[in-house]
Amino acid sequence: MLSIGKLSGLTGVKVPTIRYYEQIGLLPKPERNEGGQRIYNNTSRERLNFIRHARELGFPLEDIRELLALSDSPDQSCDAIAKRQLAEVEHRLVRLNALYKELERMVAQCTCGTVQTCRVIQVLGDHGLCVADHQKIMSHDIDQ
Amino acid sequence: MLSIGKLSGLTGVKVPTIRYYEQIGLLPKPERNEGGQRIYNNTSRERLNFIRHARELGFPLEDIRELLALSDSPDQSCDAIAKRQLAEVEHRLVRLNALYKELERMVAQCTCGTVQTCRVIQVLGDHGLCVADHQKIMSHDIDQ
DNA sequence: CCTTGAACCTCTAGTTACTAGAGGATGTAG
DNA sequence: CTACATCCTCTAGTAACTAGAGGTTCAAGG
Repeated sequence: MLSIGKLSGLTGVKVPTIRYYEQIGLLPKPERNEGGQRIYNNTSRERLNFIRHARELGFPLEDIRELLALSDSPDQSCDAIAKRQLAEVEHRLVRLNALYKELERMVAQCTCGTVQTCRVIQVLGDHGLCVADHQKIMSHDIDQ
Repeated sequence: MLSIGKLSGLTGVKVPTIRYYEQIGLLPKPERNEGGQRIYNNTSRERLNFIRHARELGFPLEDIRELLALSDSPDQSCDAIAKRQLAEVEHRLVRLNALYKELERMVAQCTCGTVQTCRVIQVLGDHGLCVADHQKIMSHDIDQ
């Protein structure tokens, strides 16, 4: 019922991206018409919508693949991923706010056209704003 | 004073990534010792810390390059850059806040722990939860 | 019915921001 | 002075697209 272009328009996912998702097996291979063009239905649309939303929330494709698999056979816990993402987003919000305030201050200060003191680096470089010990996340891999 | 490995350990940025940042000109070329190995100081460390935090906030390297330039020459006329970055950061904050709320709702609805009653897929697939009109963002580019 | 142009097809290559590995030189601890 | 960790350069691989070439199919107007 839906051409790839229509599907793209309805979901906001670009045409080449849809084909890419098919290629990597995130979307099932759709049927084709006489001329070999892809035809989609509402199921594909829902699935693609889900993928788009999840991507916007910062889920990597592998997590999405996992969630889709889970929804296909729902017997496992799956909110752990969402919780992890929630913590991550919260973490980002804190630091983005700090940078925002510093930029705001700079803009307010430099109406004359120059910036006297720029503390952008300090604001983000400051270890006090590190939420957690990054050693735990970015661990132990020195070189190779 | 600092070997690349020490710098890596202190900042949480992997050794090959540090070399990569140098290669693309985000970090200045450091001095070398007799044997040709890189030696760093605390300035490099601050700069690298800044880069790491900004990257974690999702800034592309080109924006970071601009922010670094801003802090390098605070006497230049650069409020235009600061203002543009401010707008960018503001936009990010708005979006991130929206995503945060959506995730929060997801997690709240998903305390059961199993997909049977977990609505992650539905919540994300639901069109009613679109943050904004995606047509405006993901616009008009059908194919090429 | 025929043309024309938009939308489709496959395939390859480019992008960003890394990451991994080969193959070899250097630095340091016992 | 010998191991062996860490360093060096270089090339190639990864994720998640994006762009382009070169060609086919569909649908609207004449």
